[in-house]
Amino acid sequence: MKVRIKDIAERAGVSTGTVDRILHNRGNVSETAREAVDKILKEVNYKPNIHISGMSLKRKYRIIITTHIVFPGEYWESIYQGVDKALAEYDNIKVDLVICHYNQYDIYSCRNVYSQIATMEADGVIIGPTFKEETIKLTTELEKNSIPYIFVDSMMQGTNPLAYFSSDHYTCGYLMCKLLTSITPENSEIGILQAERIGDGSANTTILRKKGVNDYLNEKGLSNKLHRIPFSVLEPERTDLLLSKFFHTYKNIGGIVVPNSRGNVIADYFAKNDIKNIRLVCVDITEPNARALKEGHIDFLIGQEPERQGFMAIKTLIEYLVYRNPVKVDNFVPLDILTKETIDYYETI
Amino acid sequence: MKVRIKDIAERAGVSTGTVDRILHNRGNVSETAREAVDKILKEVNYKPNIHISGMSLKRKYRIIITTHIVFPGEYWESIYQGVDKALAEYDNIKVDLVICHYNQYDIYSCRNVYSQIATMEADGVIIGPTFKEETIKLTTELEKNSIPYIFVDSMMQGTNPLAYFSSDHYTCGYLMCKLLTSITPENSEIGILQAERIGDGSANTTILRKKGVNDYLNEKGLSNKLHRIPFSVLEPERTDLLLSKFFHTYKNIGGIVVPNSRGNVIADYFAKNDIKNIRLVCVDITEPNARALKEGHIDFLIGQEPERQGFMAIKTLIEYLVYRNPVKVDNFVPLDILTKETIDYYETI
DNA sequence: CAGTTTTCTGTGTACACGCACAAAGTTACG
DNA sequence: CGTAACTTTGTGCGTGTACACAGAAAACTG
Repeated sequence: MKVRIKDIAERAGVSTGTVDRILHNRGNVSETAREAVDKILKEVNYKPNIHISGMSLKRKYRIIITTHIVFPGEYWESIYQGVDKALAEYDNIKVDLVICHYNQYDIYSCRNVYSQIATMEADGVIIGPTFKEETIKLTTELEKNSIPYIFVDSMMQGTNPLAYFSSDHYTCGYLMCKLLTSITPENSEIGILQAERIGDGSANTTILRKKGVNDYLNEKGLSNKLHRIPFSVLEPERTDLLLSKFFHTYKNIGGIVVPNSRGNVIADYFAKNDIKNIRLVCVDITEPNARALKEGHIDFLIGQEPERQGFMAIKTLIEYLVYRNPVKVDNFVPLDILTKETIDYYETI
Repeated sequence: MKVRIKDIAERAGVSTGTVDRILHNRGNVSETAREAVDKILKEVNYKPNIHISGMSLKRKYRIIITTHIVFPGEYWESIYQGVDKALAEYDNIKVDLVICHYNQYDIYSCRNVYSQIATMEADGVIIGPTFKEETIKLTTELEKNSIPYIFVDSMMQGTNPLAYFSSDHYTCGYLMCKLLTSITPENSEIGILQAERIGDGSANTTILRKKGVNDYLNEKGLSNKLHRIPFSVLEPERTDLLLSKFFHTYKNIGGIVVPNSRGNVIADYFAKNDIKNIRLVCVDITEPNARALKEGHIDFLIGQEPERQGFMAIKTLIEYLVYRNPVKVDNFVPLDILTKETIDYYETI
């Protein structure tokens, strides 16, 4: 049987108004009444009917989400799709979503946006972090105003978020290396695509994945040689040149692992030059990556369910703000292993 | 802006009562009124607030779910978990869930249960099919009474379900074979665990997976020899004997594919006899399979999201019955590829 | 200091929210 | 007058919230 506020009020010998005031602690309640109601509340484990409560809720919640700029088909777009999905699910609750993009290649843009956020009145903030120091500065500011914040994509050490939703990037790299070595001949040389570093100690995720790759080789006592493939994000026209140079230098490459979302760069090169004997393992289901997987240029593609990350971030924040539900801080999202055969059936949430 | 019944009534120049009667087609509506309202409805794409409508809904829905008997930790248990999850999500709608188990090894038990179901009054039926003829007989009976039914786990040809939720078993087999051959030395012999057939042309899923395995080998022009490993579900004490016999007969087995959920049988044998040089690819995240994967005896485990199947079955049925939402008939659930590294982060829905 | 007014705390109540449904009242038309 | 085709009105669902109102304590009176 569903227990209502009315039932609790009856059993405690008070009115529904009093119970409501206790539930939402807005004061004006005597000690005796509070005790009586608390006792019943513990007994019955009351859960409000969230759909109806939303209906009569007048309060508006402002949630800020800040990530770097997002282009269509990119990994980050899915995070926003998850956000939208969650908001649609809670369409009874009035939330005012403020989106603040910064340029991930421009630390000043990030500082700018973050300092603006710090001055805004918000009920909660969702952060897709890039720059370490800037993020820590923002979060300390938020903590000062006791505004809860949640990380997506990756957790930033030295902060105290309400929760974070990210994949285990270290294990991701470890796994990619395992997959690659299991489908390449023993001792074949391995290429690893790494963009030139931009800004400060950013690209946290890539570093962790790289470490996973190395650790796998060491742990298993494998002696495959690892060669870094240089690549410039800002000057894509140089890509072809850099790649040809690489493949001319190293003739015995058996497989390539790409610890960032730009695996399609390699796949495109393979397609153009009709290279078929090099295995390729990549991460992130961007539109070009998915296409390359289907066309057979990528062998394994690792997905990290960005949609679920966005979805859970909003969901957690709302559950916390509106219903004061307890929250689990550490949340690792699944690492999905996709192949040509399975990607068509793949859709998150 | 949320559009309400009241808004529609205003714009159509009728009362809310009329709109209501049209929405729930309970007659007593003139052609002119119907047209006017239908026009507005199309314009605004009206969606009732399902939570609130559920609240004031007085009707009760009876949903029958019939599968074979389920043991804890088994694949099928998850289907029921998904069912529960969906019912919890629609807790405003009064549904009376009737669970009818039959014994999958006893065709008479199935006939018995099915004929009972055919006589019950129900608003919808969810079927986890085993026996072909019996299932077709049941579904024709249901169609006679125009009771919608949904398949989970696998679709049965020759029926007209409202929808089905299943994985693509053929592709599953195809994929398993691809994975296995990609991690075993070229031309190594392959074992395939197949239980002795019980009942009639059952185990539809296994047959399809087997076909996928064969087709992969043929398509890729691979010449790996395939050996059937016999195995009796009903007499597990014979397993050890059968397996020793098999591995003594065939000394060059490089990998094994298990197209049914009993992969743990092989894994246990490997563990007991300290066999490490044979790769193993299995399907279904049962408790013992998951354990074997973590312990390293299974290399790849394919999951078919049973929880989502149960969840979607209930969700679809409710959306169809209560809100008359259009329904997609063919629904393939993702094929999840799991390894030791990823299973800990894996959870469906 | 008794008597009156003001303030302050609790407390209960009424209503709104959007929908389904039912009963009773109102047209228009044959 | 009867009936089809409405409209009007009201109720219930569970919750949040404004508001009125109680009773008591505090602050003023003469």
